[in-house]
Amino acid sequence: MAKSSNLKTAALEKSSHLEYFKIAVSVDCVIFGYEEKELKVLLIKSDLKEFAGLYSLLGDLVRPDEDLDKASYRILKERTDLDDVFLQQVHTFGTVNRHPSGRVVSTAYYSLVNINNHKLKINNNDLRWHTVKNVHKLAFDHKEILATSLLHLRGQIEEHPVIHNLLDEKFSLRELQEVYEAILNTPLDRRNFRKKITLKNWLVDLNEMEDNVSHRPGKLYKFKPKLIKNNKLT
Amino acid sequence: MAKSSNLKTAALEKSSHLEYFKIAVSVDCVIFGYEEKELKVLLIKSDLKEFAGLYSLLGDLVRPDEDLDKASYRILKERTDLDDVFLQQVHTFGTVNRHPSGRVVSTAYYSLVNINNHKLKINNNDLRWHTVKNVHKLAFDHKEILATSLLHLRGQIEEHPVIHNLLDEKFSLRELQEVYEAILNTPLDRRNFRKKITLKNWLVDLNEMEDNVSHRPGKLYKFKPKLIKNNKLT
DNA sequence: CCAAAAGTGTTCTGGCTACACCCATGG
DNA sequence: CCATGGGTGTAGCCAGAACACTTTTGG
Repeated sequence: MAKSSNLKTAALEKSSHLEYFKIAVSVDCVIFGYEEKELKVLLIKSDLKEFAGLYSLLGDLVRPDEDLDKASYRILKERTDLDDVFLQQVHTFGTVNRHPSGRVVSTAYYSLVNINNHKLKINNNDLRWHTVKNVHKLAFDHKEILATSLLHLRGQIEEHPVIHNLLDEKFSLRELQEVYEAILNTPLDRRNFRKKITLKNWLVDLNEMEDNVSHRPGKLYKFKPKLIKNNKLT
Repeated sequence: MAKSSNLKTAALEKSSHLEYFKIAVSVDCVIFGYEEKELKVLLIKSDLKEFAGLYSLLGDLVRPDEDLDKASYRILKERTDLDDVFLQQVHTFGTVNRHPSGRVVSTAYYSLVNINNHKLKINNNDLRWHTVKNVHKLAFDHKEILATSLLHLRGQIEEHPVIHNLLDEKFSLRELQEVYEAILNTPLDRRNFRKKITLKNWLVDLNEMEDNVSHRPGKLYKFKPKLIKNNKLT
């Protein structure tokens, strides 16, 4: 048994630290999409005077009774109306002066969504998709958060089939390759790409062909169903 | 120019969110060391009644005027009296009920220190080194934090020379291999290990020999000086 | 001479890269 | 018949894994 002489209860400990509850906790979501052979990111025009004219990531303060992970789902749901979406924590940014409103520690999450599945809520000019390559200046430290998240994403697509979140259910190998090229920002050799993908054993051949293409149609594939379950852990 | 009609100043925004400043932000440090062919972690006996008898990681609340990263350095410095130590953020843990004292979001950092360099401050039984393999139950969610950090560490030692932080300046290849084996918790082939390390080109041959060993002495090496600078980024 | 660890090279396998030709379809 | 992309295989290189013998030192 531990000596209990100087043990304190949790309630006691809390009261002695009240002065520390002066830091706000927020979540910023780096929501990636794919469209027209470009990797996109969903940005919103900042509503702070300090950053007038600049875009920022989608973020919000975490509620006192809300898990950190849940907060990121809430933000995503509010903005894209998508449930059951891929989301993963990237890094936490906590320098003192990163937010002009006061001390805010923010945890970044990145997400991959299929742009076609939720054109609904995005019809104004303040919230729209931006080509990642062309994003140069963002509010707060959001450029750094975006860069960190992109590196994270590049690492993940080599090892995990997360990329399915960006695509429709059925796709050709060319389409898949184009998504990889957009994310990695580099061209890939077709034969080597196909070999590598085959080796990973992520895909099912649907025995269907592309349609509506003005050239020889390619075969269609989908990701194995067991891989696109449990988005949260993939 | 953006329409400024519904822009608000940062100060204004802050006042409208005061009710959110109810989450405490803390840092937990997973301080790894190496001794007697074992990977160790520095743990302290919890001072909460709820966790009487259990050990926990070293952590503290982040001060309102203190960068998150700085907070982790402060904790490390307070406990080990070491400056200029390797520290890296791992993950942020933010479920609502992870701390019995109230809502605490905690960012985990891991650190690698040379146990021989600071025997000073660690002489009581409440703060001591534990063999990682034998750690089974910790206070809070610290077991999970430890596990996540260990995975992170295992990934890093393959790509970055961070392992030098665990060793004395001069060491033999056998000693180095033993540290890798302790971290990976698996035996390695001597010849392959030496080839791989040579290929990484991290080491300088000191043209010195081991001493005080009762067998054929090995050559001594050190890490290239430029690699052991800027600990914070290695 | 014994115990303990140092030091060293080859073979096999698998993944990664570079690279070129014929085929199917639509227009 | 032309344009567009589909589909396919080989050779070279490199990294990783398995594996055994001789050498040096202390005791």
